[in-house]
Amino acid sequence: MSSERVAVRRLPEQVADQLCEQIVSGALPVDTVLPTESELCVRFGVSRTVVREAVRLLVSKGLVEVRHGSGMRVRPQAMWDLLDPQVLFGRLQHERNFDLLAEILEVRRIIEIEVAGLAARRRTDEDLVQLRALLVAMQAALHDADAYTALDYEFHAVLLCAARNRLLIDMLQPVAEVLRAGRHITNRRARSLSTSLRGHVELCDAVAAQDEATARDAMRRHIVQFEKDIRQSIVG
Amino acid sequence: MSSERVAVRRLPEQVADQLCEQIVSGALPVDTVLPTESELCVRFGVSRTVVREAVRLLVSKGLVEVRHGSGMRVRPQAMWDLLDPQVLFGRLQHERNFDLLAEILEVRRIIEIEVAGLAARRRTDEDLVQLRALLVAMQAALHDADAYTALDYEFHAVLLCAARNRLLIDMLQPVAEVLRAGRHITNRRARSLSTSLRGHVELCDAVAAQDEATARDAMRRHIVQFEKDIRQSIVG
DNA sequence: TTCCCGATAGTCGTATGATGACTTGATGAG
DNA sequence: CTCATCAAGTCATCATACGACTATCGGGAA
Repeated sequence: MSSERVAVRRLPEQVADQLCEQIVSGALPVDTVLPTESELCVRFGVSRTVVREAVRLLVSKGLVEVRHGSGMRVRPQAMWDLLDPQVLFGRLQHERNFDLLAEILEVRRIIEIEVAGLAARRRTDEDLVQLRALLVAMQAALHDADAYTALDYEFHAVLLCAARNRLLIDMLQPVAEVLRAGRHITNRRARSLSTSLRGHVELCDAVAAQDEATARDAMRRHIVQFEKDIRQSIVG
Repeated sequence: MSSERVAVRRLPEQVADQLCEQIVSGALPVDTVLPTESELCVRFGVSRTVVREAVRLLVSKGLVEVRHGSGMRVRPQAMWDLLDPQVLFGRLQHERNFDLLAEILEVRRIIEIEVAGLAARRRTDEDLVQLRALLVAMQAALHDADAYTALDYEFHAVLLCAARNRLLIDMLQPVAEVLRAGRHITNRRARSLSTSLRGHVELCDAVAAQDEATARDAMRRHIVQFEKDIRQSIVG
């Protein structure tokens, strides 16, 4: 038999991944009627149980619509759940969609600036300890873009927690996941690394001083810089 | 035969609803091992197919964790997907959780203020026509709290669209759904209706003038008033 | 012709039983 | 006491069957 790697990832998820990819990439255009369940069974070599669970996953992402008696069809893009990381990342990748990138950056700006303010107001001493430890680590990782990027990501995660609002965390998560890849790109350039670190220090100081306005301002500058970097990275 | 209304809502959803309710309400505490699939089958009088799909729904909400060979257990609350309306609404209802309400209001405040600014910047003439039409309808519905509430909701929806950011729409949606119920409560009091209408008019004027700062300010005042109302409604 | 209605085939929804894979806890040897 | 092995319990997947719903097509009536 084939020594196929069968599975931490369950079959329905694998099938859903492939279908999701095909839909988001446009291989299955909007309004396309999907093959019937039985046909998908033979195409993917799985049982109907698996196909059905896969389809449910697609439905939960808003990608397809299932109608009893009729069939399954690809829903218009406006219905897709942009908060699903796979959908978001896929759309960003396949369409040359700079508008979407702009939207992502905008959301990030809106929320994270407020997060900085809230964190400044609500941070505990423990939060501060964590942030400062991360700054030290970042300082030490100035020569290692990947390590720095990981720490950078964690810095923002800690800050998000310090804002003490679970909803904000959940909302920002998919966006953050996408931006992580972006940070990976911009941080590759050593110059922006030290600039970035300086921004984080300012931010941390403001949070330490519980100065909301300054914290928000620091975050705003930090984000503007990031957006400039990422736009440059993409264009150039 | 019984004229039981059997069915737009599929069986898996019905079962998931009940289990979700039990989990969120605390009837099935965190870390509880759920009954086995077979047992749930007899308990709900459905097949394993249905039970399995129901469980998948719960998994997608982050409520339960399924481990192959072991069993299914209720995950800690921190893992629950607060962006799922059912979970959000349920938690709000069952725990006497004023912190969560505060978080919801906070998120709404953060996002919708920005939305007002963006809408002022990006609104089209068509957006404006819709908003003004809604204002007229609201004026006419000042005596009908329910009708007014529906129009109120739509006003904010149109404004959200005018901000031209799909991600923002998706993010705010679950929160908005919850707040809709809240608006239903606060708007029952005639006094707050005319106050509310005045706020909407100011907001609409600022958007019409494409005055971002004023739009944000108007939205802020509107929201603060709403929060005051809802807190009063709950306490008193 | 046009419209309505019933038949029919196609598709999804649900039920059922069987088999494989994984986990856990007990058993027994060292 | 430790550790390997085994057995029972549970989820994962498969295969098949039947019920419910929809859309389409064709025939009959206005």
